[in-house]
Amino acid sequence: MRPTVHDIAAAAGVSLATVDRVLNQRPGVRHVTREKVETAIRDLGYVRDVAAANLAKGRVYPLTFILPASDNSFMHGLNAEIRAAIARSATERTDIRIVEVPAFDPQALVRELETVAAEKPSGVALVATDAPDVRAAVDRLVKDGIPVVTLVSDLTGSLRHHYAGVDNIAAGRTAARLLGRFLGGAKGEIAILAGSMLVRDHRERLEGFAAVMAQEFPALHLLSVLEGRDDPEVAHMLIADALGKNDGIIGIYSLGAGNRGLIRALKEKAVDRALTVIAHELTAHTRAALLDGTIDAILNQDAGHEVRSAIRVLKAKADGLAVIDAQERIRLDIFLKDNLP
Amino acid sequence: MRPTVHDIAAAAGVSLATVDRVLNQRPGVRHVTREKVETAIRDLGYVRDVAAANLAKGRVYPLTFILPASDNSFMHGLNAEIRAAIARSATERTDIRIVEVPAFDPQALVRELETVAAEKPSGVALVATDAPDVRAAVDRLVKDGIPVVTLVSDLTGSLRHHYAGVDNIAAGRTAARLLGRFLGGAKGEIAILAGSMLVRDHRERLEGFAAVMAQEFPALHLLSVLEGRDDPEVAHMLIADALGKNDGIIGIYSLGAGNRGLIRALKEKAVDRALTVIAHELTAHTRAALLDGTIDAILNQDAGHEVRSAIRVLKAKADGLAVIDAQERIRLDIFLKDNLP
DNA sequence: CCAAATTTGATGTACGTAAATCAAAAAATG
DNA sequence: CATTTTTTGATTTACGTACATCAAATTTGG
Repeated sequence: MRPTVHDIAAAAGVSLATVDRVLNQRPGVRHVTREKVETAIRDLGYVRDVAAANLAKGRVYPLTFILPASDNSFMHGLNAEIRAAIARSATERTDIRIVEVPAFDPQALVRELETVAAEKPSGVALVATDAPDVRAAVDRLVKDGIPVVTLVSDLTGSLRHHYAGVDNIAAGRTAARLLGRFLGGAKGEIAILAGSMLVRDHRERLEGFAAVMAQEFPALHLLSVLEGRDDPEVAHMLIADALGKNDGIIGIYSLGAGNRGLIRALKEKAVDRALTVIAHELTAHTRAALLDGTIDAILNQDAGHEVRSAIRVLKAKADGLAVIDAQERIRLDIFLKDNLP
Repeated sequence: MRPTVHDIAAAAGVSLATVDRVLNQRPGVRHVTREKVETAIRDLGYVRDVAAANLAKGRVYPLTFILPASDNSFMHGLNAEIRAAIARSATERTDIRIVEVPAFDPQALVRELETVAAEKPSGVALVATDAPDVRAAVDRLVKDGIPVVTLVSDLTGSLRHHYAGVDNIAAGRTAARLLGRFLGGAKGEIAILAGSMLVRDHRERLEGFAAVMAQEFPALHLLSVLEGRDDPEVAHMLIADALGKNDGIIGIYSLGAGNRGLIRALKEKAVDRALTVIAHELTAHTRAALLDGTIDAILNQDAGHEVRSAIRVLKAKADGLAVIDAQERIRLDIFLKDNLP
């Protein structure tokens, strides 16, 4: 049987009240006594029964998710997953709030972080915009004792406790190898469609992609990046234009959102061309395009996993508990037409 | 605030004791009264606080995992993940036992199932051998009210509550497309190494593989399946032999375990040949082979995820609770050398 | 050494549920 | 209608922890 507070009290030769004071870091315990108790805790391998503790405390975990107000399928999906988690609040003892801030606007994000911090939630998850001010604001939250996880896009160099998202450099590298291998030894040009080089995840994907391409597939030449602003119309225009004036293009890597436009352009301009196409994010549009052969592979991050992982990690950090690392690693999903969920 | 048993009692106009009798299906409640209580439960949307209930009951979940005694890395990994779960028993209220049975031996598995059933555990997870007797034995457990999940290899047509493993037909199809695309339009022969055609997961992988190959890559000809019994020595012998006497082989699909032997054969016999190789299961050996280029892609199922999922599902079923389907879907991981964890 | 401050102990209540006991009420039976 | 049987209510204890209160013991300061 696992030890309880009573066992600790007995082992340390103190009363239950004193054990309680130590466990919940309440004042009024002499240093030596505190040490006796802590020794007993270690010796017996005591771990607090979180379920019982939460019951006694009537604890709920107020969590805040800060998302960019972007109108694309991926963000909608992320939002939906958070709402699904909200629906489970009762059984998971969470009280989740979603706040939206203008996209790509570090100052707005910083202001929101300050507001959220004032409410002292049990944890904060945010889709980080990569800027020094944001990093500083996150660090302030962490120093105030508020667990923080970044979601989808990381904030390296900050003190955030955890990143719930894929390794975007690895994603770019993987895209490059798939494209290179699918093209056999062919020689030609590769078009790259991104959302914006201002967001870290897109920059990292490109970085990984370019690295593997340069090193392993020298016969393939990368054209300069087309920035589609994650907007289907812009993407359509850019891709249609590129295909129109360059018939050396044999492959396309779409590393951002707005794939609806890309797909439309392909159907209009490339029916008779053998193009190999790799895109990111599984949506209704990309799924259909994968099935009909317009797209050859889709790289995806599972928003549901990211949200559930973020919640698990925030709760664990709030309780000072360990997490199962392997469980919280967000994988890069690779979908061909055969393994769609 | 979510409703408690007290609220139910008040709403139904009965006492706490009666609510308790209904909730825990104890006898001594008239039909009409039971209905009143059940109506109140539905109306208020009551859900039992599992944490509090488990605390009161001092509940632990005795779970039994039945595994084949196979000496290969995948099974060792699976075993390790179960032991990791055992280490978390205290906090997860589980009491997990592992029993091993001879591999590919339906009768031994049936006998073990009977023995396990007699112990009335809260749940049973098994790597199923696909045989009518096994199916019948599993169905008996289910009818006795014991939750059962199949692990890694399914038992379709049985009453098992859940399958914690990948879709093996999809895995085979994916392998075929990857291999076909990687080989460009080349013409040649494909060797297939399986463990045994007696296990469903291997049969299904082969089925999916052969289907896509036939339909989409007619230039590639499949050789007849080599059964390596998931044994590295046997696998080595078979592959070395095949490569020795057939130099039309340009690709290999290894859909079972025992890849250590395959890799050794490749390094001995195929240094000068351009073979494209796809294998299953990420282990220390296959990982190294992927990195050094001996293997081109690895399809993997995450044993840790499977074990954790099986445990979550068994606990939920034991409590009659719902599971988050998306969370329990085991994905097929595709690893290239760039996205290794 | 005494008073004040600090530390510790003892005890009780609470969280939401399970389970048991005994009494009371209601229903079924003859 | 009386008796038996079934159903229901009321109450208590327990699970492991949190938290509050008050008293008692110990330490500290002057």
